[in-house]
Amino acid sequence: MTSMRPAEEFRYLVLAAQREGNRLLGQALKPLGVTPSQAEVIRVLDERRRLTLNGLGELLVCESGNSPSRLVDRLVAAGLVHRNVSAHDRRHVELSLTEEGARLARRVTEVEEQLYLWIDDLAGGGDFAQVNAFLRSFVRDLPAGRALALRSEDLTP
Amino acid sequence: MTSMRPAEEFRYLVLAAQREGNRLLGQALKPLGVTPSQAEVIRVLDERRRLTLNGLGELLVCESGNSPSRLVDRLVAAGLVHRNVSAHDRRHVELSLTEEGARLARRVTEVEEQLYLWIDDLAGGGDFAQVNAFLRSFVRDLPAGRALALRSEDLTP
DNA sequence: CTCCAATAGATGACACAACATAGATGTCGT
DNA sequence: ACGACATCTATGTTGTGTCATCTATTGGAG
Repeated sequence: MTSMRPAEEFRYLVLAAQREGNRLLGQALKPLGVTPSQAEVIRVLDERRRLTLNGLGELLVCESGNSPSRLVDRLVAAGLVHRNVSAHDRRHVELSLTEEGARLARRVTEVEEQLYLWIDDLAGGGDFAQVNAFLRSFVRDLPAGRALALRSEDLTP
Repeated sequence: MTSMRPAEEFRYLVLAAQREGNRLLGQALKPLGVTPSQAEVIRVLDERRRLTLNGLGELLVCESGNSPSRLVDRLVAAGLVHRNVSAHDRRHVELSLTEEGARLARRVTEVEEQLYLWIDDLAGGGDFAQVNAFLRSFVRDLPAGRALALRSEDLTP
């Protein structure tokens, strides 16, 4: 017998799904030595070859509001990302993957593929279209939603 | 033009919705001086009058896997929660709200009510039933999902 | 009764996540 | 050229969130 109103259950279901999904992804990524947030940076940098710190921040769903400088710090320290001050505008920092970072990006992609297969499996025949549309309406006008919208756009317009 | 597969978009939508929802709730709770996680503890303790630390942990969607001792620490320090070692089993810690904690619980409920009205509004006429069922299938067998299931149960069986 | 595995909780370590602020650098109006 | 202003990044602070480990305590097998 449930005593929760739908909106409340929805709120906690989103929280629970995010927590558990992140936990599982974190464990799957552990052998690669990166966290889920770090993996997101690596994947974004693998798609767009070069980005400023700010440009990266606009594409990250994690750290949507903040500048991801400390997140990138650890990737630079791990030898996965190059960080160079821009020659044109010395306020900008240009980021790109190192060789090792690019190699790791491929392994991250494989781990993500397993995650997506698991999600597809749990979804059964269920329809993502309606659920995704519902969720999209919540984040459309918020930073993380805009980041996701930018990510979804085709890279070769 | 979207180039993301549905499972991937779903993953990021859940992340984005959780982040932004938590951010908004955090801002709404700021005048009360508590964080979203702390508010969840206060609400749970307000419903079940007494709980051990472990019993509380089983009901929290945040901190689903861990013992919430440090989370409770701050509430004790803030004078919102009583913490007593159980007489029967000195391994157990019994928790309950202080007067001030109970007073705050009512204000937290009001803030949550605003959040749920906002969620209902964004949902439009949309149907929570299908979305919640979809999300429930993801967390059913995981700690956070079980916590939520316990929370949803009627308190007077 | 005694040892031993199980349980409850505390704590250390590390990495976010959100907010605030500071400092360096570029831009633009005048 | 100069100064107000905006932009980009770095950093300080607080509070999670996760994993691992440690201690105290209890209940049960023998």
